Amino acid sequence: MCQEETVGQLDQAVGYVLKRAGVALRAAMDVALRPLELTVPQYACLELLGQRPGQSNAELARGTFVTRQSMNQVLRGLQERGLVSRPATTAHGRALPTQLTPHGQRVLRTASTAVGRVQRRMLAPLTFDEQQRLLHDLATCADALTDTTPHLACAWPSPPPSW
Amino acid sequence: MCQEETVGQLDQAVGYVLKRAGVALRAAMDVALRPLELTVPQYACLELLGQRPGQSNAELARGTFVTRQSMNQVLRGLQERGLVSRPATTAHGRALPTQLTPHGQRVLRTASTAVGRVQRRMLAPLTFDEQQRLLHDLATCADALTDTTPHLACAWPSPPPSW
DNA sequence: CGAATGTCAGATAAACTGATATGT
DNA sequence: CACATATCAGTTTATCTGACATTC
Repeated sequence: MCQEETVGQLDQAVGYVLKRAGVALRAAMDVALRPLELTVPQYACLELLGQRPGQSNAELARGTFVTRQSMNQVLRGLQERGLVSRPATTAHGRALPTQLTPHGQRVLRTASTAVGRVQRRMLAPLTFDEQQRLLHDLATCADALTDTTPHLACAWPSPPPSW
Repeated sequence: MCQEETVGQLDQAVGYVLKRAGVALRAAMDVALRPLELTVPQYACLELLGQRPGQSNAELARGTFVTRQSMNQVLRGLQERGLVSRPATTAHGRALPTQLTPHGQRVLRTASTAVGRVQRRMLAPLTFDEQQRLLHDLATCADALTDTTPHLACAWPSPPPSW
């Protein structure tokens, strides 16, 4: 009723439900990735590289909604473990294109399977159509907020092309 | 096709979309709450207390999906600023029922309005029915994961009664 | 120059685990 | 005793901001 004034009942609040779902997914992913000694941000980076090889640190940062500095740390960790490689220098520009190493590709495949299981478990109660609708509507909401929050609108200048 | 093996395209991954929506909402809430000098966890605690006054630290922790220790810090901050109050002792048991102070109630009203604006902005592209469906399906997914992740199933023994 | 990038350094926020004490 | 609670202390993780050099 007085939706104009407050957020209403908690279980009707987007924030509450989003937080709940996020925490549950994050925890389940932690469990699934622990055997591989991968953190969720590390996995996200590998996944991104698997789908779009050769991305620079800055591009990866935008793709996972964190700062360059944060992604830099993630990359350093992955590089030390030999999961990704980057040229020390480049002929043109400053961007250093990152690649999965063969070992990185193997780890990614395992991780991706494990995470896939988690995601399917999460979506299991919904029909395929309901799943599609959920993902679509969620993306729409994210867009709506991003477009109407000034400081966010310019935070990710060029949203990753094909997404 | 090989959905049995990987998570598929990123923009079709629950995790990706959830992260994206979560980051966008969190950032927008930060902006909305900054004038009130409230963090998101602090706001969440106030909101919970507004709807279910007298909850103990442990209950609030369960209600916001964090540990007692984390909630304890939040409560200490809110208490120092005079937004909530708790008896120093109790006649029976250890649980200290927390209450919003009059000032806390005023701050919560303002915060709730600001956050409500953010949430409505986020949901604006969807019809009312679509919003309801989104919230419902999201909750269903969270339940599915929580039920099937052993360590999570027991993390929140008694899910907050009415939710 | 301005803009994007990479990276170093330090700071912070928000969560965690572990341990201890109290109360039923 | 088992169990839930409160709370102290230390730690970790994932962020962030600031600064500076490099390259177009």
